[in-house]
Formats: sequence, structure tokens, C-alpha cells
Amino acid sequence: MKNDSVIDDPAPLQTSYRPSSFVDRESEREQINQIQENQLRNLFLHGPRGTGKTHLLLDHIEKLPSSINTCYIPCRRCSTQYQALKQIYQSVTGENPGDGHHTAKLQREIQDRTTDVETLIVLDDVDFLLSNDGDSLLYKLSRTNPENLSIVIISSQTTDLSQRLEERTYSSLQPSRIGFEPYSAGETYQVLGKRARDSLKPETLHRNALTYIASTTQNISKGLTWLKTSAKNTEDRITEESVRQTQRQAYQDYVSQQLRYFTQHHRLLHQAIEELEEEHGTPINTGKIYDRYQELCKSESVSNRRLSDFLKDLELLDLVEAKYHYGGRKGKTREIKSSSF
DNA sequence: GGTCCACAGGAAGCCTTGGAGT
DNA sequence: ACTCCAAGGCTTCCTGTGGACC
Repeated sequence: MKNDSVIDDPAPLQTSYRPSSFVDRESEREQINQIQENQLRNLFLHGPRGTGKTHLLLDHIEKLPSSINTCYIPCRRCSTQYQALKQIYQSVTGENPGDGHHTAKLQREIQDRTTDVETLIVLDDVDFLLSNDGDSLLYKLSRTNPENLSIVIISSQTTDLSQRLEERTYSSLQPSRIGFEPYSAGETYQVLGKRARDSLKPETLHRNALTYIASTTQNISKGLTWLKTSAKNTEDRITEESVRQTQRQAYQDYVSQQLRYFTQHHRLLHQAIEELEEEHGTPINTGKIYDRYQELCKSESVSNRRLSDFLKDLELLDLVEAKYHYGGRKGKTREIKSSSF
């Protein structure tokens, strides 16, 4: 790898970096403010990955008065009821409860500690929680100190929450819904351009390079990763040609970043899919993928049943696309195709 | 009409972990 | 130190699926 000579400040190219202003998200920001001002408790934000849902909400939280207690739960890391409750408990009390307690005990503690304090709980990437026992947790939270506790649910997979939750849970939550439209290529260009100006040295990025990235992906996280990978591999000027050359490596960087909190089995599973696609093209059936995973894993492999759940995780991360067949000539299977830039 | 395909995904149970009670 | 209990990770078992083919 070459040195970072075109990068002046690496921070603005990080996906976690929050810029001072947002491109074309004023109406969503306004909606969030209005809902909170009108004392409506719960909120459901949905839209594709990389459209700024999390960033906008974290920005909103930062501006809330310090009297309001906020708990941010990244559900891809806290995907079980216990893990999510543990995180909430930690935010509310400042203490780590450890493991081995009953969920009911943690719940009671949380209820006691939030009785007199306005509290906002954010469940980001809620689909990971819902694929476990999330419904039950949401139901319990929705009945915990309803006067003081608000819940914000963020999803990039679910557009209609009422279809994913039990009726009693949805009716208890009654969330106000805000949809985030995907960015256009022009808006993506603006967002990435601003980050590049804040990060790169002057005149080190060619306009065509940015146009190429923005026309290929409208997912801001992917675009930023691509820009960063290109910058790291360029000595003087990022051009369309250099961006094209780093496309593959940038995607690998993006995958590693997305899978960093998951198991080695998730990574091997993804590797198996990529290898099979390269050898045989797309789509690939799950049976072939499981066989290749076994070969890659050699020992200590998990069962196909477990792997089926891990494949679902890759779907939730938008790293693969799956077409479901519930019978028919192909049998009951999923046809898998990996997504890319 | 019966059989086959190629798993999906639910249910039950096992094992490990860690806190609480005795 | 020992036992009990709950949660989560995981495996095993099993049923269901619907169009193609005989």
C-alpha cells in the first residue's frame, strides 16, 4: 500500500464521522423534530442502507437537553433480548450488569431507574433483533413507563413494521413512521464531494472519479469506503481510472467493515459465495454454498441449520441478495447472488 | 395422482456460562 | 463449594413447499 499523501485529515472519510450539515435531509429532520415536540412517543425510521438514518438521529439526540437519558442500541451487535437489555441497563445506570441474570430482573431495574427520568431508546438495525426474540422485547419496552420512555426503531429492511410485529406489540408502540428515500446520483456526488473537500488535499480528486463512484453506488457508506481506499492507494491525484482499479479492493474493505462484529463463520460463508460466483457465475444454490463452506472451514464447522441463519445475517447486511423458492422445479431453496458496488 | 427435488425454518433439547442462593 | 436457574449458541429432527415429471 502507498502512503496517504493525498489525505490531509482521514476523519471525514470514516463512515462513522458525522458532518456538521446534511445534504437533502431537512424534511426528515423537520419531521423528527415535530414528532418529538408534539410529545408523540415512538418513531420508526426506515430506508435503504447508507441513506443517513442513523446519522440524522444521532445528530438529533446530541441536540436534546441533557436531562433526557438516551440509549443507543446497535442491534447487529446486540441481537438478543438479553444483550439489548444489558446495553440499556448500562446506559441508564452507568454500571455493567454482567451476564447470568434473568431478563425480568434487568427489566425491573430499568423500569425503576426510568420512572422519573425522560428516556429515549434507539434500536438501530432492528431486523437483527427481530430475527431473534425482538418482538417480545419491544412489547415489554413499550409497556415500560410509557409516559417517560420513547422508542426509536431504525430499519433498512422493513418498510411496514405492522407486518413484522405481533398485533399487540404494534398497537402498543403505535410509532410515527418516517421513510428515507435513496439518494440520487447527484445527491451522492454532493455528499461525497463535501467529505472529500474536508479530508483530501486540494486538487487531488478528479471530478470524473467522484462522478463514477456516485453513479455506481448511492449507498454513502459504500461510496466513502471506496473513496478512502482509492485515496490510500493514490500518490498524487484520484482519477476515474484509479477509482476503477480499486473497485474490487474497496468492496472487500466494505465487506470486512460490515462483518467486523460477526463470526469467522460469517466471513467464510461470504468467501464461499464469492469463490463460487467467480467459478460458476450467479446465482448459486444454498446447498453448493454449504458444501464450499465445509471445505473452507476444514474443522469446527457449524451445522447447515446454523449456517442458514448466518446466511440470513448476510442478507440483512445487504452483502448478498436472495431469491426464495418455496418448492417447485428447484425444490425449496434460496438462489444467492452477492451484491457489489 | 404419486413422487421427487433441495432445502427452509420451527421445535425441542443439549451444552456452556455466569450470577444468586444456600 | 455446591446447586439452581436462565440465556444464548448450537445441533438434531422433522414437516412443509409447489411445480416438474412419470
